[in-house]
Amino acid sequence: MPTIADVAVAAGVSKSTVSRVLSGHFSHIKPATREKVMATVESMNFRPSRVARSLSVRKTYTIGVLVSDIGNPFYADVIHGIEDAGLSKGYSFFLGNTGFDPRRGMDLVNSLIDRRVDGVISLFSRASEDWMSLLSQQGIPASVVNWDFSLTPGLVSISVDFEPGIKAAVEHLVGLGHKHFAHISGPVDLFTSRQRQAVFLDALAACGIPASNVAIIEGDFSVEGGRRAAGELLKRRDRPTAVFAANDQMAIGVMAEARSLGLELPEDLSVVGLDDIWPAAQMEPPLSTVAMPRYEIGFQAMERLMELFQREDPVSGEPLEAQVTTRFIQRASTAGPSHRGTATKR
Amino acid sequence: MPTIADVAVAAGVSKSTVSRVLSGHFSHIKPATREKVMATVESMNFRPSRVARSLSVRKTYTIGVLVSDIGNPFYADVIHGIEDAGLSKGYSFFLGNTGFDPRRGMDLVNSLIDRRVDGVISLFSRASEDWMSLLSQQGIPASVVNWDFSLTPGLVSISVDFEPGIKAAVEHLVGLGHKHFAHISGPVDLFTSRQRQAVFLDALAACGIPASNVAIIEGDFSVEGGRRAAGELLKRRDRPTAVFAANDQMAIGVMAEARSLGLELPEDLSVVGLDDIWPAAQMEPPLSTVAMPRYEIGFQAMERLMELFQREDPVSGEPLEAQVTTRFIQRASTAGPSHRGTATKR
DNA sequence: CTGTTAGCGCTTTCAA
DNA sequence: TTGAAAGCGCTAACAG
Repeated sequence: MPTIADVAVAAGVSKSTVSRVLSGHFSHIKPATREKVMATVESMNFRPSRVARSLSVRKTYTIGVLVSDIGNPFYADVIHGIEDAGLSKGYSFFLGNTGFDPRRGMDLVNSLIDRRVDGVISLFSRASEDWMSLLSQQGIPASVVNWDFSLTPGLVSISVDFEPGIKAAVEHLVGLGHKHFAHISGPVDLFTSRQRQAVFLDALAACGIPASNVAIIEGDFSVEGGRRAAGELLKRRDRPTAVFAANDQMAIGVMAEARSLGLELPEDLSVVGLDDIWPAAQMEPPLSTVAMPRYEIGFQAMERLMELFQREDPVSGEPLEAQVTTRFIQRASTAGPSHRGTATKR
Repeated sequence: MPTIADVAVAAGVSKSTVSRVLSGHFSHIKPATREKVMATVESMNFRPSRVARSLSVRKTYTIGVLVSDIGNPFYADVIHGIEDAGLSKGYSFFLGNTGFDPRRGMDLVNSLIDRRVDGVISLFSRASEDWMSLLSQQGIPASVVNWDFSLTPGLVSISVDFEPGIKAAVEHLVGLGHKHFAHISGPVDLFTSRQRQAVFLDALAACGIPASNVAIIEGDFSVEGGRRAAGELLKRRDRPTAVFAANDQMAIGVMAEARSLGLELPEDLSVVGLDDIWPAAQMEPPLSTVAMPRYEIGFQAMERLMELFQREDPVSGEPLEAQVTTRFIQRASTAGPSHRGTATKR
């Protein structure tokens, strides 16, 4: 593999000159030599090493992207947003699957530090505060989504406003005549789980439904978890007629479990999810859900992060914030409670 | 951020010594100094720069992973396999979404080259031969899955044996009494699409079903594509009673379209997919499908690639090959053709 | 407009 | 058992 030196001799100029035309600093380069250099670069099929360049300029143009489970299609759209914002600026992305495992996350964070990524984007991955402090300690900015810890400098925080979407969902359900609700939350140690639950309860209260009318059970954001939670929920004497799951995967699990318990959907049970991942629309009945602006989240996370890079000292100064919102998408998994569905099992 | 030199002076030794203990070459280091160095490394919270190291040893321990669309949960499992094989060996992964766009793929490949990845894993992404030749030209080994081009040196090829899974699916369908089949293929310019189709047709032929009894239509591996294809297919006078889609996403699209056309599933139409992505099991009815060993594919791809790295000259010598197989998973989207379903629209 | 020179942070002979 | 020194491939003053 040729180096810049090879190109230099081949073109009969110095390394610096080659470097200059390569990095677009040809403000003061004689067109003729510029052409000559470019020609030999072409002919030698030369591609400058970004690792050498990284070492020299102390910037790698790489970003670490941490997700809990890339199998959740939610992340796919977020990643598209990230790529669209960063690829054209020359960034590449390291993907890390934490698998909800703090230890694995720690290892990943360390490897990202070793690789001197310019920044990291952490997406709802149960980011222990440890990771973040490790990063800021090493002077690496990060972009986090729905984060509850104190916003330290060098952080960009994207917050999701769940209110509009969840409120609309609740009003829809209440308007349909539902009175007995249930919520399957995400892991309670995740801030975003507590947040979703609180907004749901508030919206319900605003509609005159007391918290005593809503059963709450903790899930884990997985289909299986939703299924288990539903199993527990639907066996109760006072079975709810509507359930709101903290994400679509759990909602999908709820539908499966309800069906295997012999319930008709949506007559016997209305279910709404959150995320609007693509499988939601393909369920039978199609799942009503609170849509997240997935692409936007990714795009913003990356954009703001790059904005941070512009600052003289990225890891100090005000943290950057951005807000995105949600909306309810009504599909067919919600309907009025049937006479048979109110309080007894069929 | 401290450098190895800082550590050296702090520990009162030379850079070389620090380097040696850091890289585990303490075969000939006095235990005392070793301890001392490790202690100061700890206390300074020093993490050696992998980019500097990469430049020095001419190996980056990074792999580029190219997928067509990370939104397909299929890739998630493959990526888990890749990570499990490579993470512990110190590799990190650059993710690239080609989005089925050859031009974008080309850009990604070039950026991977610039970053001097040690290898790339290309997963069914409509890898134009161009990419591969570019890579091999630059001396970068690659791992490809279901590749039809001549196996050039420096390549590891994972081939999927579709025969067992598809054959079982076909026998199941034929056993159920189906006579009119349809196939929704992937993009025909993809080798794997042609392969799946051929195996399907062969299996059918082996069961005495002539190709004239099977309608074939080209899809694009997306839900929407499956839907469109089904729309066309199901309007025909001679409507098939069973359709085999080349992947689960298209099969899911088929189910949706069939339903919106007023057909009952599986009574009026049996559908089987391929991949066994998680949403398949959550459909109503649950989708029968030909399962791919997704995790295994990723694991093998990475393992073999590392095996290639061991060779004196990775980009020459015999290409490495590995084979994985498929199996049929019967769920509820397949049933015998009903009297009403044979040849007329309801 | 272009070349010289000194790094960037680590590894690795070669000597001692 | 350890240190000195020369790179790895590129960039960036500083001269000229």
